[in-house]
Amino acid sequence: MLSVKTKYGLKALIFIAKRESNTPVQISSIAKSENISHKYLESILLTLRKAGFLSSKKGKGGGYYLLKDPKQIMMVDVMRSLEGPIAMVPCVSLNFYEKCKDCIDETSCSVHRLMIEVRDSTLKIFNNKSLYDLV
Amino acid sequence: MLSVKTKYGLKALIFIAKRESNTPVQISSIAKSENISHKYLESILLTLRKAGFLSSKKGKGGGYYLLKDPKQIMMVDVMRSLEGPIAMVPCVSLNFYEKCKDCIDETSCSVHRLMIEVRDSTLKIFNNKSLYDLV
DNA sequence: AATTAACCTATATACCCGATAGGGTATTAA
DNA sequence: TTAATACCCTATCGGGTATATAGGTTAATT
Repeated sequence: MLSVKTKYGLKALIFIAKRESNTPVQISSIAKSENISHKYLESILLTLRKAGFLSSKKGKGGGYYLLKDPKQIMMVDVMRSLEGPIAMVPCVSLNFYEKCKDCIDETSCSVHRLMIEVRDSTLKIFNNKSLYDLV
Repeated sequence: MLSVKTKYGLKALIFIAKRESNTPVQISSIAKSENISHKYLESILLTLRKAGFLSSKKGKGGGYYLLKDPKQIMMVDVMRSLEGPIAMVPCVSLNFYEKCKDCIDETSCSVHRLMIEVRDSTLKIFNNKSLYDLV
């Protein structure tokens, strides 16, 4: 299941990308338009800024703006910073790998193999989908 | 993320299906071999029985056994009974649909469209994968 | 009748997510 | 220089959910 955090983050990115010019957008403006708690959105945008998708400007007339071209912002990267692993189990995650406690041999685990298949098919989508494609 | 419950359930099904004959397998036998808490596994197998994948036999020599041919047990059904929705968001779920609170128009929601794509690619795998394929 | 093993209900425990509080700091406009 | 604006950061809370356990009940076998 997609966390609310990720959903909000995606909506915020889309909202920012949809604007004609890349002028700063205030948090409150996004929060209002997308029905998101202001404070919670604040922390999400912070994550996106630290991940390098957004930058911000303080003071009057400040806000958040895209740091890269929407065509360069790939879903796979956004998902990983907001949601974490793409994979359904840590033992098949490329970026967040973790060994199963209960599993002795990964290569002989049927669940493992099945989840690799699912991971790859999902990756295929996220790898080829940019923010531009969503807007 | 796949819940531990689903993972255990899948492992149990695979364990049962791997046997030559379809004689009853005791919970403790599965629990021991797969490193799963006996009591927790008990409740999972109960779910699988109620879902129609397994049947059980009480008393000495009792246990759980497959009710259908492994080729007839599709992953999509197993996943839905153990994990619930296949989709990443309720608003694109076929069997567990729920409207978004924050979303006014589904058809114009970019997240919605993206998640439909992911759902379909995952469904494609689970629809065509049987327990037999895993074993 | 005794034993075995599934069945059922209830409860404990731990963890995580979404949300909020409350202040700090940088920038801008006047 | 001052006030207003808006981002920045840490801490914490409340509620829900997932995992796990406990203890007794029922049914089948020997």
